[in-house]
Amino acid sequence: MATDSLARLVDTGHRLTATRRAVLDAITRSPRPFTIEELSEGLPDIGRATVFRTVKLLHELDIVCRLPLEDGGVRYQRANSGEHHHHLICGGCGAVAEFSDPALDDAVERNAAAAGFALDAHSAELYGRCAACRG
Amino acid sequence: MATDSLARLVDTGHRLTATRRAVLDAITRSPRPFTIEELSEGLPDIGRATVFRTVKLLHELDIVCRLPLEDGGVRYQRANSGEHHHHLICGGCGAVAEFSDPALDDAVERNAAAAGFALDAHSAELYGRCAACRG
DNA sequence: GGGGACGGTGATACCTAGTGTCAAATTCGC
DNA sequence: GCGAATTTGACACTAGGTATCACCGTCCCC
Repeated sequence: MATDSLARLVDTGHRLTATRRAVLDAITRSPRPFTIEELSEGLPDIGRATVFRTVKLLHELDIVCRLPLEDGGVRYQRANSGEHHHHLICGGCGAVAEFSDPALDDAVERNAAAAGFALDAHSAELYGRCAACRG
Repeated sequence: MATDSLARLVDTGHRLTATRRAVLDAITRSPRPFTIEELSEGLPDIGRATVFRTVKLLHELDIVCRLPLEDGGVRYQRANSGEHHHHLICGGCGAVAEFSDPALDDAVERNAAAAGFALDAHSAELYGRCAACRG
């Protein structure tokens, strides 16, 4: 899986550096969604700007996904699938579940068409409490 | 409509000040979604922090809505309806259309239930080109 | 295996969006 | 008009992210 991501880097014309491996490793090891600051703390030998750049690059390659939180903050997470998906974000423990649903995407496309919009992209985030946090 | 918003302010226990009227006026006059910086430029006698505070308050009262843009930026817009809705955001001219769709909300709720989540809120933003910009 | 071109890196300064503090000003109920 | 409570403005500060630029490492070609 990490190998896969490294291949995707190279395939898209980027270089495979020790720094990028280290960042990707740290991301892969992270048990939960992380902020750049947290990631950067775990990689003291790598410059903050480089961590930002690397995460941005991995985001463009759909290797990590960006999670806009309810309070306006942002966290990142390794994408489980490289596919289009949406997020369920738990406000209790911060856990994130991915899901995809053709019915939801259909509704999105229908509304765009009804308004005369040519759709480029869309995002949908669901905020709540996961089963474990509901107690 | 502005009267309505002023009433909503008072009803929720806030004071009706000249500053708040001025900010709400400027928002109502804005023909398109605005940033706080733009709004603040148009209100040189009002402190930047106050503009932030006021917009935040109006957002909490559902008088303005927050538009997360595709590039990570944020703009604000006067809410046309006080109801739950989603946005279609044009990447060409920046125009924003509101829509609501029970089918979309159903899909959201179904997915939350399937994952065992108790849903608090959700957001959905659609990015594309409006009819006028497709030319 | 030894250059060299070029992409990647780190340090640093900077930027945008937004918040905390606190004294002074304003509002509103009486 | 008076006083309590809220709001305001100035300012300093924070978080998240980007621009710059000299230096370094990778990869390709010989």
